[in-house]
This record gives sequence, C-alpha cells and structure tokens, in this order.
Amino acid sequence: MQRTDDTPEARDALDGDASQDTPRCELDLDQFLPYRLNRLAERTSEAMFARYGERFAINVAEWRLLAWLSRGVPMTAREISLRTHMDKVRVSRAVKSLENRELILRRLSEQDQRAQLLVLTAEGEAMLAELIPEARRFEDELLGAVNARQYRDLLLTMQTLERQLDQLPGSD
Amino acid sequence: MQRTDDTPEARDALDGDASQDTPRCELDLDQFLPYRLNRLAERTSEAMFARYGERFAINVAEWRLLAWLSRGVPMTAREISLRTHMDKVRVSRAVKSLENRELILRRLSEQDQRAQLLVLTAEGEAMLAELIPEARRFEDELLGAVNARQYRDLLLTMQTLERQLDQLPGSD
DNA sequence: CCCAAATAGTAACATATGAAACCATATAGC
DNA sequence: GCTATATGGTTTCATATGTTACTATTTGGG
Repeated sequence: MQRTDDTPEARDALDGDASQDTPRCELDLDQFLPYRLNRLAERTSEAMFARYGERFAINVAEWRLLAWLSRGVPMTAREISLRTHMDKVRVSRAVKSLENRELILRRLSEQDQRAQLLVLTAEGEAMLAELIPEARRFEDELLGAVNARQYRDLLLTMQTLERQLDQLPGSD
Repeated sequence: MQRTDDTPEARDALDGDASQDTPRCELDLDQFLPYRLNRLAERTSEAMFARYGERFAINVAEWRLLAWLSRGVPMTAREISLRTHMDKVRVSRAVKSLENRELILRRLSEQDQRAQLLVLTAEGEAMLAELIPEARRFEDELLGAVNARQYRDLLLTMQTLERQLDQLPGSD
C-alpha cells in the first residue's frame, strides 16, 4: 500500500478552516470501551465462524441454543431467551431451523400448553460432540497469549460490567 | 406445523437415556469467552443506542464513521474500513446515508480519482458536539463499578486478544 | 364461572450486514 | 505508451436480527 501524499497526517494541515464555529469535539474510538468491546466481539465471532460456521452450518443464535441444551436439561424458548439475552424472535427462529434439521425436538409442556420444552436429538448430540471440542480449541488458541490471572480478571471485570448494565436504564 | 410426537410417554424417558451412544459433551456458555464477549458487547451497544440511537438516528456503523471523522482529519472509506475492521460495504452505506443527511461530505481525492476524502460538515460537527459528551457520559456510567487498574487491565487484555486474532488463521 | 390482563410463541415487515459481482481508475510489467 | 492486474467504491442478492402485531393459552380478580 503506497500512499503518495494522502496520508491523514499530511492532510492535517489543510483542514484548518472548516470547524471554527462549533467547538471541536473529538473522540478517540480506540479508547472508547463500547467500541472496543464490539470490535473484539465481532472479530472473535467472525474468526470462530470462519472456521466452524460453514462446516456445521449454524449461526450464532443456533450455536447458543445448542450449547445451552448440551447440558441435557430441557428448556423452553423463553428460558433460553432469558439466559442468553437474545430476543425471543431470534430464539424462535433458531428453534425452527434446528428442528427442521432434526438437531433438536420440542414437545409441549404439560403444565403450560403455550410453552414447549426443547431437547437435543441424538443427531444434535452427535454434532455437539464434534463442535464443542472445536470451540474449546478455538478458545484456547484465542487465550494463548493471556495468562490465568489475566483471564480470571477479564471474566470478573466483564461480569462487573454486565451487572452495571442491569442497573442502567434501558435494560428492559 | 408442530411436529410434536404422538407418543409422549416414550419421550418421557429422554432425560435419562437418550444419549447412550454419543458421549455426553457439554459446554457451560457462561464460561466460554467468545460468548461472554458477544453478550457483553451486544448488551452494551443495545443500552447505548437505546438512549441515543433514536435521538440522533444513527446506527453503529454511522457512529463509528462520525467518531473517526471527529478527529478532523479527512479520511477515505478504505482507511475507515481498515481502522474499524468494518467491511467496506458497511462503510460505503454509512457514507451514503450520512451524506444524504448532510452530516458529512466527500470530495474526490486529487491523487486518486477512485478515492474520496470524507469530512464532517458544520452540521455534522454540531451533532457530534452533542453526541460525544453523551457517549462519554454513558461510558462513565458503564465503568462506574470498575476501578482504574481494572480498566487498564481490561483494555490491555483486550488488546492482547485482538493481537492474537491477527495471528489466528481466518483474519484476512 | 367469566373476563381482562399477562405470557409463550409466531408472522410480517423493516433494517443491518456480508459475499460476490461489478465499474471506474490506477499501477506494474512489458 | 499499452495491456493485465490490483484497488476504491457501489450494487445485487442473501442472511440475520429487531419491532410490532397477532394467536393461543394461562392467570387473577370479580
């Protein structure tokens, strides 16, 4: 990549006059936590699904649903939605797709005819038996340059931030 | 359209013995870093835009673009794309939208007739003069329960993780 | 018991985003 | 200079997701 004289630094001189009425107000995105979190999260998902998403043909919502069901406890869509903070529509679509592929099945709850309990099929379990070790491997690689203390602190701080989000207005 | 089965009592045994051929393989999503990162990032963006997104009617891509331009240095879409890791299509659309609303303008680069330099209009600067302080306020609230050392360590660990992503295959 | 309000889930519509193909310009090798 | 290839940016199509409205069931107060 060869730039003649178009570098931002070189251009810095000629912007001079467009901004004198409004007080200059600038933000360094690289120091702005919401941006940093999103960039890291997007890149992480992207890298993970660049490897496994195509091979297993699932998206993030479906992966989360399967992973929750991997614990072997039948759950309703509503419960998944609460635990993952995914919108119920998003969960509903993941359920439909996974059911069509016979990776999960649903049966009506006895107590509530509106709700349906979700469980893995044998096929779903078989897929997870491949997928989960791959996911763990990816996580290990990602954490390759992070020591145990840093990792623990990271999770703790992230938990603190989520708790803070619970407090903030707009977390309906 | 529910393919709920016809033999509910046969299904009743599912928690016990449906998984005898495949070794049970489970994952605790709450301990899985990619998931935790994404959940936190999604919730953070959601909370932030629940407050300001509607008021200023911009999406994440547009916000990032404006924020980069807030530094007063004309940049091309390509440069924005590189710095933010946003796809060039995403940047292109943000540019079009912001130009239509006259928050930015573009002029052709002298050196390269394909490229266009992006700058804020006075209107764009005025909007950022409101938006950036709000964003800082939000960040402060989010960080309310995190001390300075934790914050520094968080940013450092996140930087380490991004560097690791650069190394991993699939980071074209 | 009956009806109003809440709740589980789905459908319809709109938006956000990415992949691939595309156009125009620029650059490199000849 | 001239053509092949690379590059900046846009368009087209497909997918993912949120919002709102809707159905069916449940629950709570008379």
